[in-house]
Amino acid sequence: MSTTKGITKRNEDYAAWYQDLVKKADLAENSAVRGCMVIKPYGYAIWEKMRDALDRMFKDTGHTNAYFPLFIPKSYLSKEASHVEGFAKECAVVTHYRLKNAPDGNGVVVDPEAKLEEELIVRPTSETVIWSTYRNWIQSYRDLPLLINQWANVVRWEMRTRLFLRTAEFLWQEGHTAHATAEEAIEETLQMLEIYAEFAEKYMALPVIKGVKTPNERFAGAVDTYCIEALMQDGKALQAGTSHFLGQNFAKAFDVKFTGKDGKEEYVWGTSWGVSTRLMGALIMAHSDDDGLVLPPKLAPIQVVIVPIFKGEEGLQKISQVVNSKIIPELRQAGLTVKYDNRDTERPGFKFAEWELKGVPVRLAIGERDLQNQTVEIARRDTKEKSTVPMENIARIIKNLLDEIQKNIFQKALEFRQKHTTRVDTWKEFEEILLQKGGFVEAHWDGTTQTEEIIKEKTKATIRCIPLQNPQEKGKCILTGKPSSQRVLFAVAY
RNA sequence: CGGGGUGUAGCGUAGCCCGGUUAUCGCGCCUGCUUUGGGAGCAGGAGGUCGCAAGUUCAAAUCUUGCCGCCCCGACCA
Repeated sequence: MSTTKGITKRNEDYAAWYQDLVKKADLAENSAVRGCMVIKPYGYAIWEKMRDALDRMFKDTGHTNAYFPLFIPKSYLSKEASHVEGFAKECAVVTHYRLKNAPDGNGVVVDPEAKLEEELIVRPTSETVIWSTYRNWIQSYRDLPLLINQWANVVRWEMRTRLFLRTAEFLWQEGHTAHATAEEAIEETLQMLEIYAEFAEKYMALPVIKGVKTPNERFAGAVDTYCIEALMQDGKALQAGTSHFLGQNFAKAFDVKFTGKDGKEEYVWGTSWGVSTRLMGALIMAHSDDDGLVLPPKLAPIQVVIVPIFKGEEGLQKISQVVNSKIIPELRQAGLTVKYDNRDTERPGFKFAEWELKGVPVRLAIGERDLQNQTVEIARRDTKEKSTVPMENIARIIKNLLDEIQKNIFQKALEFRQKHTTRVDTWKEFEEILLQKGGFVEAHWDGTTQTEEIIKEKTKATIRCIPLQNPQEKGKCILTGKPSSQRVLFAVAY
């Protein structure tokens, strides 16, 4: 298998390419516990940028953060019937609270004396603990709406895991809101979907399709599940975020009622919404290439790296003088994150390759020649183009370039998605497109779960969503030929 | 959990079929010198329970059995 920089080529083995990238770019690695990962500083820095941007958007729409416990009494989970069914199979369970020295002197064993009266589950999501708490917080319409978010880790004991895309433990954000009316809760659900879409497109440069899930793909316990769906470079779809209208399901399960203005008691209406470290996977797979990561400037921990080209210690000092006194202050002043790679242990070519691997959007190289001409060499990661520009106004030039890169990678991803979205009207075409081209397939569906299941069995493709504002159009289901009123979006998904 | 693949130094590997000195090579690492506008060169050096366990044998990286990890495909899922 051929590689550049030790990375498998994308078109030879996409899965291997992805893994190589995660490891070589220092984003994450596998841990001693199967299915769990260590998020390394560089990977975590990207996540922090995502988190900060999202957190700001949540706060701007009136949400506040809180923290609910990791452990959930086992009995809570079973209060909402479809919720248990959805999560029971992948829960980690705490049964004991103490260890003791092994009788044979070899290490420690679980102390059978220390069995928990009620077993605890490690949260796979927090609806149950949160709604059991909301019960005490909500009495009157004056207590509503309750708009809370939490940043937390959750555990879902998955059989097959992949770094970032699916891990047993992952980091995420889960919003849980309570409202007096269904309309308001639905509005909240859609608002958060909108925020996710905006975040994906503006920050991640990732075009997404907003839609609603079919009953089959709905969150366990929700009335409606909305989602944003993105397309990866291998033609597979990835659910990048979900927002659920919970109706009164959890309010009823946990007996959360409020008294309205009219003095009548009613169950509250709920929503929940989340995005996870899976977004890291989406980010990587959407933009990167055979040379490594390509990061959108708005999420890059380092936006500009400066590489000095020098001979001898004196040469480095001469360049550093200019870089430290003029270039870096100017760039920082402009609000840019800058890294000056003045290591004298690596050569320039090595540094170029390394920072490309890490996806830094813009690289400046400055050598003796530039000092004389008052110029810098500027290289962009997305297109690999290089040019020499005057040192004067460098901050403005880079700022503009970063904006352009942000737009360009979005545009590229959008064009890719457009090219890989196909309308089909026959079963034969449907199968062929999925097999040969991949991507999203717009096709008619008769609206039944049964048909959806058969299609999945035959092609591995699932209905990713029914797009919002989907044009209504009479047609026939590609599988059964039954009448259909609209096309839905199919794809093989992560 | 089912099918397939794989496990030898931090990483990638040769050796295994056909058992036999001190386990091969490359990258990386350390020291020194020379280098520095696209992954440097030379010289020297360090680094190994051959995934784990049991068995066969005078002798096991190599053969047998069991177990474990990882990767891919399936069922499940964000």
